[in-house]
Amino acid sequence: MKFTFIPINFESFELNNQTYIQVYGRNEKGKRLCILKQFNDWCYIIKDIEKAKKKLDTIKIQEESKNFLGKPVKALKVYTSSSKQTKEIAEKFEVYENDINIITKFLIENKLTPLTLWEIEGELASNNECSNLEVDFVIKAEKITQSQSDIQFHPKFLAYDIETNEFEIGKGEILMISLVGNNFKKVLTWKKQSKKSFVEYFKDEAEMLEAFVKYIKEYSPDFLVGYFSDGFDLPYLRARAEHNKVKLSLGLDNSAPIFSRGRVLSGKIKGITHVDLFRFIQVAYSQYLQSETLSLNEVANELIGEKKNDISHIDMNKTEHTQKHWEDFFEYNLQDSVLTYKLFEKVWPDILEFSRVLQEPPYDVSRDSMSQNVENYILHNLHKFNEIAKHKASHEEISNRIEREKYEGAFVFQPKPGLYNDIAMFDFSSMYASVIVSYNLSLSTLSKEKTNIISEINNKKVYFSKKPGFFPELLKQIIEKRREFKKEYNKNPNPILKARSNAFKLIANAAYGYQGFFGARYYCLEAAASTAYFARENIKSAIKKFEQSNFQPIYSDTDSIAVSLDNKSKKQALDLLKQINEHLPGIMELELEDFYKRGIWVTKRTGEFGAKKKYALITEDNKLKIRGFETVRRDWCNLAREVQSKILKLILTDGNEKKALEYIKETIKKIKERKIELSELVIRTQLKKSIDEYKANTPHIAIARKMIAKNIPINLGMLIQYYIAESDNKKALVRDRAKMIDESGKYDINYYLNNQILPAVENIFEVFNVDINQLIEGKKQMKLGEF
DNA sequence: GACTTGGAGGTACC
DNA sequence: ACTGGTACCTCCAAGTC
Repeated sequence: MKFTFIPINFESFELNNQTYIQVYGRNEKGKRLCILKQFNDWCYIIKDIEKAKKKLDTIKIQEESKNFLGKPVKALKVYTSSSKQTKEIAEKFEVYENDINIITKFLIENKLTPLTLWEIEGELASNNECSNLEVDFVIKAEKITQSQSDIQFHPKFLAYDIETNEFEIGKGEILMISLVGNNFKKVLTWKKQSKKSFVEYFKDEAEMLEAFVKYIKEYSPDFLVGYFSDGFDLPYLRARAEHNKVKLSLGLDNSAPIFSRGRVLSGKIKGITHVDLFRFIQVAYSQYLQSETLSLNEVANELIGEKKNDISHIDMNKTEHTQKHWEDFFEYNLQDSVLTYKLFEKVWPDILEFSRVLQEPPYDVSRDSMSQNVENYILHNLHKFNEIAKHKASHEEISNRIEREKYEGAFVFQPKPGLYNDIAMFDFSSMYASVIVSYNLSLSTLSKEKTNIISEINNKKVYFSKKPGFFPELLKQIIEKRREFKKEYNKNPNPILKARSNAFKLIANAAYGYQGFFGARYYCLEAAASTAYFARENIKSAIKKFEQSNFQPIYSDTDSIAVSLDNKSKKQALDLLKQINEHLPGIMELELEDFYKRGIWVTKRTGEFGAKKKYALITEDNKLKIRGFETVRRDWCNLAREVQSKILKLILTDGNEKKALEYIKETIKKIKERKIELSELVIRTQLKKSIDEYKANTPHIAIARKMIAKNIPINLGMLIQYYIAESDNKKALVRDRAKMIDESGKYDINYYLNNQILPAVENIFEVFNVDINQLIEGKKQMKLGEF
């Protein structure tokens, strides 16, 4: 019989020394299928293959002509019936590709891509063979092939969120659980009855947990989606289920979630893809988000324009709540799932396309790091080059790589402080990726012989062969595909094409970091260092060309160049750009980023030189682009950030400092008169490691300690909030004056003037030879008075 | 005791 | 441990005069 379906979820298991792959998915009619396929694992041997041939006892061995790191090798492909058998062979021989995930291998071997249509030949399993699986059909597959046709796929997904009375897993109880799907909204609780139709009341926590399982089974989602659910919701549910002796049988075989330990926990449910949206957003989105934290509230606000409900009026520590409080709490809990649901809808095209482009299951794609994504892309495409995959690095190799010296990175131009008019900004498109491709930089092309691709690392020459290596070739294809899909998207804008082009772009951008990453299979320090080297050479030579044509360079960082147009036309600049491009090597390309009406560069706070990585620009239609300034730094108080951004805007709009000066005078007055709201003065600093690992005793550590003393939960990665208050002790350090935001106190006028406002604006006014210090009757004068 | 210096720490740029 | 290097800036503590 023949079947077609969309594969979503993958499992492997071993039975009687045979590996089986289980693929869960849906057919066009929405029926849920489980495909069962026997799978023979494999590994390669390339050393002493004749000897190995004699000693090996396995199901199938074949001799193959392969490549390893670009060089031809005779290899034995050794098929085994199970991963266990592969492991036994790996103990006796030096083998390759035994360290690739079994599901990845299954997909590679059969040239299959998740979340695309598959064609299956096989038989329906009888009832007693699959009575424990909650799917419509189980199919024992003989043959699986990738279908040539494409169908629209809309998965069923369900968002969930829990509320507890203790943050620490296992300590408290789950008060309520919300579930949101398509036309489906529920809050389950055992705490309080409610008149709200979506709230369902149970007599205790155990019954609520049972109902949670029941509702998920009834809804039958392909994806169960949470936000921070790998680290919180799912483990908490497991802990409470255990405590209440309830079986959390969420899996389609009624198994409980399984947690795998990596850097962080990952929660896996058999047959259903559990997605922790936080993790995907962290990897694929955070770089492009404005949000200062990746909290559900901020991310949802930025991506879908909706916020969490505000329940700050409820005192969580109070044991008795009014009915109104509970009702608000239910709404709040529901809203979190609503946001998660909508966020998944928004992000789904990206997960889908990541999965298709990387050819990895959505469960993995939603959790893998960018370096893992690059590596998966390589592994799935190595067959195009007939390559055997290199080993993962051993612990020893990794520690050696970590200890190695750093190499020289990007070139940053030393700007001359000042206000500039009429600026053209150029940048190299995907610079590092295009350097890798154009100069053929990779592990397999690193050459011991002298060639004419020569870079320099610490005064030592390094050579790369001219014969295209698989890594640069793959990257070239990635860049080409990116361009192709971007073009297609511009012709026919839709979220899928956008996501596809974006997926290729992200992989291309991570390729350079991958070769310099100590955990990479294809780690190559020389390639990474040479990429930076050739990038420096090219940007410096481009800067020189602008200079020679009388375009004064203002600034440059890594892959961008800002020049002053002076009296020259935009056309002249674009003509020069064209000329520069004609002489660039390979696929390298310099593009116009934009023209700007004005821009400002300032000095460093110490020294008279221009500060790098700090500038502000304004476009012809008055849009600001602010880089590096305190305005964009979350560890400065809002007041300083807002004042600075306002001042930059006034100066860049008008071209002079007059209005800005008025504005700063007003602000200083307000601070002195204590007219500033405390919320504007709060400083937020992240706790980057556990509290006792800190050597330095900084304000945010002092506050974190204070919080611990007051039993306020602290966790890694959280933002510690505080303000600086006045103190009687004139010599008190900043950390001694730091107070939690709900601690009573008067804000320290001098601190906010001298340590927040002044540093944020001083250098900007310095460009106009205005000394802002004179406006502030600062510490110095006060101290003179004391003597 | 005032001032300088360097490390720790955090966050941004690309 | 889960891409890379470059850069700015604050706060604190130790050292210098």
